[in-house]
Amino acid sequence: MRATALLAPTLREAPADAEVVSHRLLLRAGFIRRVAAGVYNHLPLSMRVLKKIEQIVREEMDRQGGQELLMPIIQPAELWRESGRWDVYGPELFRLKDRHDRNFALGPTHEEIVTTLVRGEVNSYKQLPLLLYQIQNKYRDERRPRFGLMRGREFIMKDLYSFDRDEKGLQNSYMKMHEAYTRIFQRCGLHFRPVEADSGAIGGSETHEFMVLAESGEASILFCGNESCDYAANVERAEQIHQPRQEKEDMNKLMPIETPDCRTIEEVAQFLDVSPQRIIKTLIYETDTEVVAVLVRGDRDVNEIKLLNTLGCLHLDLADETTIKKVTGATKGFSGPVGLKGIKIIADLEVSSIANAVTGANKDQAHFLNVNPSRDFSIDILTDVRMVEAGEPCPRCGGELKEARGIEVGQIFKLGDKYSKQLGATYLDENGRAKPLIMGCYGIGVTRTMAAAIEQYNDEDGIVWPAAIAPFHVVVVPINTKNNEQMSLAEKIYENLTAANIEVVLDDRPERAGVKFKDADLIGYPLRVTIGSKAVSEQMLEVKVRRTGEMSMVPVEKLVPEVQEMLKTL
RNA sequence: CGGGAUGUAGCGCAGUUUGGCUAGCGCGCUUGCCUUGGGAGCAAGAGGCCGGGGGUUCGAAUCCCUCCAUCCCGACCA
Repeated sequence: MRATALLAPTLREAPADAEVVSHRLLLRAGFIRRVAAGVYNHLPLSMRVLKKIEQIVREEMDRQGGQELLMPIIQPAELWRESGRWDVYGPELFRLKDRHDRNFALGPTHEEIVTTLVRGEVNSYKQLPLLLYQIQNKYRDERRPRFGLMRGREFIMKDLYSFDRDEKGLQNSYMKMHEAYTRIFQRCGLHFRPVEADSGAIGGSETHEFMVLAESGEASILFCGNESCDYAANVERAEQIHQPRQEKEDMNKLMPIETPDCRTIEEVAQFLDVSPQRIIKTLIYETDTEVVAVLVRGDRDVNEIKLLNTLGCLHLDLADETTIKKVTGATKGFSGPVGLKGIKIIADLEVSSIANAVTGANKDQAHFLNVNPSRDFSIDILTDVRMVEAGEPCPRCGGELKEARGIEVGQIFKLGDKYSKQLGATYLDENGRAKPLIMGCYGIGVTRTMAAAIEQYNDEDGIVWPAAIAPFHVVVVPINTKNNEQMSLAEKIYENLTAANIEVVLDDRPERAGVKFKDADLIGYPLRVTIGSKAVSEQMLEVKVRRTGEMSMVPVEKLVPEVQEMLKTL
């Protein structure tokens, strides 16, 4: 490819509305252009990277026995009604009507379509297991698209669905995908980590997310610092180990106390001179169906995902002032479990072992001292509902948990029979009995993986692509395009590299060297071959490694093997 | 969806407070000369419904109303 023919419009300055580094660099380096919020044009450089990622994904899916197909983006509402998700999915589902006023959705995922397909075509256990996948545009009307490709409304995703006869088969398919994902992200040259995750609204038992580690990641993950332990989990999911208190403390007499204007844990702790660990924080939550009180230790935060799962509801919100007043009788900041009537009390495990605690008194400007669980109030549900923090013990081995940030680029789910039952997708076993197919689903965000790679690999000059997913391997830069000797040498090298199946850009633009160097760094070609006057006179080429800045001099005739060698390490 | 902000040339911005004459600057773009190892220099150009609509006014990029778009924080997120 010649740079004069390549549509790669680089920008010296990034558009002001680009915030995260991958977004800025994708715009500046001429990979993408915005069309609408969360919707982008992918220019040739971007397209090449996406194709490379897709190809790696494809090869690894095929290796595990996956079969590629293509399912529609436009899906009839009937299918979504049948699965029940037309109503449940909410405003995130892009909806449209055709000229006959029939409802359709733009697919955010394809469980309905694929399950229906298999329902019609698969009847026997002899046809199982079946692994079907596609690489397709997906649509989610995000409330707040942001961060460029990281959270778009239109994006490319690989989704595979597994169909097995039983849990054992599903486990097998799940392990296959776990392995495939590990290989995929390794081959992409990314630092990543599979973590235990919450299965969310999609349901199902077991699920892992594959996180590319990057400071800018939206997800917070905890992992065991112990070398031999591979526990890692999304904070949403990370379990606590509850260690009940060793020493017994005598229970003192319950005592009300005036606490003027002490509404936050901090204010109460300071005013009463007690540590936040001795305070029981009481939060009033509202679900679709009820109002509940949630108790955690003063220095802890409620994990709303765990709470959601505990309550088995779909939505959850902190109650507003009016509701708080109604259920507790006091304003916000003075809620407590003592004497609280009519609503369910859910307490975190730790709460049960706080003795002589401080809580709100359900009366304005007042708290209680010496509150003791079970003596002074009863707990309806005692379970793990709090956020686990770095520094706490690992639930597997007791080692110390460490924290990192990650970008979720893939997730694998065990779905079980959730969709097959709902949609009536069954097979006949050896005894001629109809059984629901046992399903799993497995996604990889292709566009997001590209953005994540940039988040992980960039410097002040631009993108630093891992060679496996770089849009091109090498850029050949003649310093002076008017110098015929330099140009013909550059042409020759361009041809030699191309003939060896190396992807090359010849920067034949009549620009000054500085401009071409800046663009080369910005676009992130793993290798740069510079051709100046010395290259011509001495037949020695300067090869620069983008990642390290390292330069080496290579004789013209050895360039191809040398480049091939270097690419293997990048 | 709640809070905040911004919309002026392809990109980055000034001008808006205090209405005024031909709407500016840098980068980029076009042509020519010159230059050629880290975003050179000189010269000449092209490029604007000042986000849309409505209003106030002799006069609106500037004031008022309204709609739209975009970004940030939060909530949300198979």
